[in-house]
Amino acid sequence: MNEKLPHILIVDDDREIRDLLSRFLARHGLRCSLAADGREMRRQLQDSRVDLIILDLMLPGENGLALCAQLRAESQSAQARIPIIMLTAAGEETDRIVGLEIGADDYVAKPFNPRELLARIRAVLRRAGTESPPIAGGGVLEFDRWRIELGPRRVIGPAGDAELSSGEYDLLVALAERPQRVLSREQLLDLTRGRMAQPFDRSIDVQIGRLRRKIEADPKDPKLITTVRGGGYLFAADVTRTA
Amino acid sequence: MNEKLPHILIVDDDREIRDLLSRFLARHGLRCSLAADGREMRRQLQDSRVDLIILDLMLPGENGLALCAQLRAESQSAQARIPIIMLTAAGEETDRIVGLEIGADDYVAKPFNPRELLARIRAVLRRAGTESPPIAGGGVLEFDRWRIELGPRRVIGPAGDAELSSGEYDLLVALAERPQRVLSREQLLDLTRGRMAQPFDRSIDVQIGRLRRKIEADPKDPKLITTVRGGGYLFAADVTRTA
DNA sequence: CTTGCACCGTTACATTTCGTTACCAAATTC
DNA sequence: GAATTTGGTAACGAAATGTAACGGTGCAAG
Repeated sequence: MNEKLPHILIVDDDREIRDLLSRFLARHGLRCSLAADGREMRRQLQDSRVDLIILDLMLPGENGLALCAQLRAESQSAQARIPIIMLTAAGEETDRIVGLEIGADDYVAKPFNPRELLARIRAVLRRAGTESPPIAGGGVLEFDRWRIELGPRRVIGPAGDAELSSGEYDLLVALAERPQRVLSREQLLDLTRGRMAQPFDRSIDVQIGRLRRKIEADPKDPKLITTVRGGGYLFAADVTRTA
Repeated sequence: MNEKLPHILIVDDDREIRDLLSRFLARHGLRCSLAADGREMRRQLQDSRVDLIILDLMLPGENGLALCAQLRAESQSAQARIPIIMLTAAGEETDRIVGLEIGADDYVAKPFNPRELLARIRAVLRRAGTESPPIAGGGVLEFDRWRIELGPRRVIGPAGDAELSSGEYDLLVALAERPQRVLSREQLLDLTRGRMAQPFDRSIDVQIGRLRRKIEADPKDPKLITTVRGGGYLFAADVTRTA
């Protein structure tokens, strides 16, 4: 019921490797998403919560190392620091070392033994779970006459502090970080609870209702969080982000 | 005074490897001690604080794997968990994996490239946070209109001295040293009591409640220590640290 | 040694939050 | 307009959190 599997994002341009690997990992209790290049990776990171990235060093377009460094640099952005395991072709000795120094959590040389990769994934996930993440994610989101302070998890509206519950806060942040975009119930469930939807899951609808009652001027005629019939929900306000 | 260099303990029965490695590491800003077997390793661990152990898989007498597992088992009760990097002869595929699963933080295959080993040592030390045991005496933490003097373990609030018990003080410091981050009950229990959580352990909840009554303006509506449902607790104020 | 006290973990119960279900209304399809 | 699908929401129960009360432990004074 509470499907809370770790979510792995595989970034590799070789379609065969992607598919083999994802099937293997899925068989061992991990949820996988796939991306062929940096652009797809970014989209996936926007759309769902990812627990670990497996990143190929050699990618068409952007280089894997560059992507890794970039991810580390923007660690204050949307999600907290996501662990990275680098995949390297054999013999790229120098690159391996640079990879570790740049901030990958581990690397595995191709051709790799799937069982070994799995063990490393588990090790990295275990560490990430125990270790306190370096930065939670400071910053401030502002829209309309509202202000979300991501550090203290505080929401301030026209009438002062909005008393949101934990779940309502998480939902609002998931929406406000992706304004003007339709987010499906599955995505919202994944982003806020790290959970998969059950057959007739209405929990997001209910939570949206509760949130609207607290932040919409007229909850019966919502202007901030609008419904997209058959699609999901959309955050309609302009959001500006400040450090 | 002197910047504390990370202290590496090399456990290997091959004298040449020990010496080469220690000279190389010393040249790169690490302090090394040497041990030829499990017995010597134990003695070194008794005599000095070690930040990381490099452990050969094949040792005369006790096996490296056994030593590693043993260290991991002890570390629960005794001192802080010391990171371990395993050295394996080439081709011991299975053992490597078992090593990772048993609790080694990384492994390097022999013959190894010293520069790679160094990179891995740095990575592991960085992850472990070499200066993690915050026994550091001095210092002052300030937030809102409060002031924690870490030396005399004194907490001064708007109404003068807050009379916190020792446990409440430890909990407050654990939180205030990691502001704006969600800390799980397990982490807090580990940080303040150094013990593991039991099945239905509510001691942190109770202690949080007691602390709130003493430092929150309105304990019913806590602003400093907020609850993150399903996650733990979060210290919401801005904390500045002074020497 | 006994007494008193402060502290802390445990337990039990109160309260809050959230997911589920059920039912109704609105939108869409036929 | 009727039937069907989709979303809104009240109400209920389960789970997480808040908290009062109790009792064990350790320590210091007597």
